[in-house]
Amino acid sequence: MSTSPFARLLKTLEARDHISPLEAARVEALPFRLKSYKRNEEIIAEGSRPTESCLLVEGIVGRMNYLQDGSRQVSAVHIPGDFVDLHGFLLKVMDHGINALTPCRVAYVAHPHLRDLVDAEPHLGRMLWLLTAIDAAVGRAWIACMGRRSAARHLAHLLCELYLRMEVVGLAKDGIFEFPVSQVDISDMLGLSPVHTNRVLQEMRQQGLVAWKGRKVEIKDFDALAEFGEFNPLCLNLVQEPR
Amino acid sequence: MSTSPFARLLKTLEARDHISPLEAARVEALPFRLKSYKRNEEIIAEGSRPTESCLLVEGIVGRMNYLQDGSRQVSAVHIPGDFVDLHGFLLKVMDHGINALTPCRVAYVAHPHLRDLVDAEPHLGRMLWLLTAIDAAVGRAWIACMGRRSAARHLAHLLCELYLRMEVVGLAKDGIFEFPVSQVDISDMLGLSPVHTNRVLQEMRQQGLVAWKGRKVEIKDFDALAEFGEFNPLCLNLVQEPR
DNA sequence: CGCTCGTTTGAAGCTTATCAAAGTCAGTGG
DNA sequence: CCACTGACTTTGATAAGCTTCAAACGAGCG
Repeated sequence: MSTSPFARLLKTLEARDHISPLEAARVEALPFRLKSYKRNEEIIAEGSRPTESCLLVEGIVGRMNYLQDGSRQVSAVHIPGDFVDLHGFLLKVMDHGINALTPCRVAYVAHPHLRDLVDAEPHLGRMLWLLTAIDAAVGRAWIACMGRRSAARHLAHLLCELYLRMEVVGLAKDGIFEFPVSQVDISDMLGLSPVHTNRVLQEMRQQGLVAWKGRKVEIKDFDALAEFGEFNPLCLNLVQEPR
Repeated sequence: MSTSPFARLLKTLEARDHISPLEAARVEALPFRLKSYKRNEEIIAEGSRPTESCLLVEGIVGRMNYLQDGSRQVSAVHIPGDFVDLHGFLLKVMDHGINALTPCRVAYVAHPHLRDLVDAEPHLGRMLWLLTAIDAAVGRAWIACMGRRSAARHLAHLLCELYLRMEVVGLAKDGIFEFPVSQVDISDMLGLSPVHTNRVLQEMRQQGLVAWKGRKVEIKDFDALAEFGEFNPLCLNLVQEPR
């Protein structure tokens, strides 16, 4: 079992295209520094200009959009293996924050090293570009959920998405994955009030669509949940193809 | 006045970083084929595997997510100069459709030519990557609007975003731009019912935040509208920086 | 044991959806 | 030139989904 901070990133890449041993070695050779965060700690601040991109090694993080009335919206969720702030070296200034939703471990890679990597290995460059494109595709699926689906279907969709992503990096199996975030955090992902989120969740538990007790989410019948949430796995691009 | 289909794309790029004459020439030299579409015509179908990426030359297009109940959600709006389906050569299969919201002209560029371009000109490659990253950033802003803002603020935000983007490519000036889409289309962008969209629009007209009659949107006081919609121009990355 | 954080419950109110129909306007054919 | 057509906007009435406020409950922890 590899303990490299890049192990899960490589799994994420390999789920979309073959990665040669040389390419994998190039990734593994990236210099990095590790850092840990407590739950609810800010990892990258809105308005900052990062000089490193952060790769999530352990834990769950969210992209946080803060509003003037004090409320907030999570605009993306990231899991281990996600290059959370990969595009930071293109976008320069953060228009949102990155927060630890659970205790986290993060590997920082300086932008110049990323730049060198994509220059030296064009295929890896395209694969990293692909990762940002997939993030965007997931975002569009979220928009469809927020605009046109009921709260329950939206939640179902989110759980299906997370399950498949977790499975790719070895963090989900047999319909079960750890997702130790509070219902308040969920409500900020769905754009709902905590009270309504709680009620929707109870209803889905009653209907047997999910069992969610404490840290663990259990999906008894993935197909049923996907059907209910109209989840289309296409947006995750989980097919090995030459890219 | 250039009539090249790439003229507005170059403006879009130059708003974010300096583009050398050589780079511009490389873009202008891309082989393409032009095609026109009528309003509401489908440009790229959900589930298809495009072998070309489409650059919007004229008109307005939307990314369409269709739901099982027959409703639909627009997950992104594109204006002339946008490389609508740039990431198509990475994502392979469309998980959503692209529709003409007004009569359109589109330039198709075959993926191999794009591939050659980004291989030969790494800086241009990064700039195209940047464009897809900006699309994603705009998508995240939409998510924040849908989740946590009122319908009126959401609409204000959308109009501010469109105004600035149009301005960059020379299609907006003095607070005015053409946006000849129906209120039904707007409601599919905002995730609202047409009836509610109409009422919100009337209210905003009454308050003097926008004058929208027929094809033309007029923003009398951009700062006031941006303040009301909590619009943060940061997500558009409209700053020339080395990328 | 009491404290703190998170979940759950209840009740009232507001935003937005839905259904149905009328009004408006540009374009078309008689 | 006028009536007709079809697409879009506007209005009204009612209902549903979700929010808000407030408080109780429960589990883990010092």
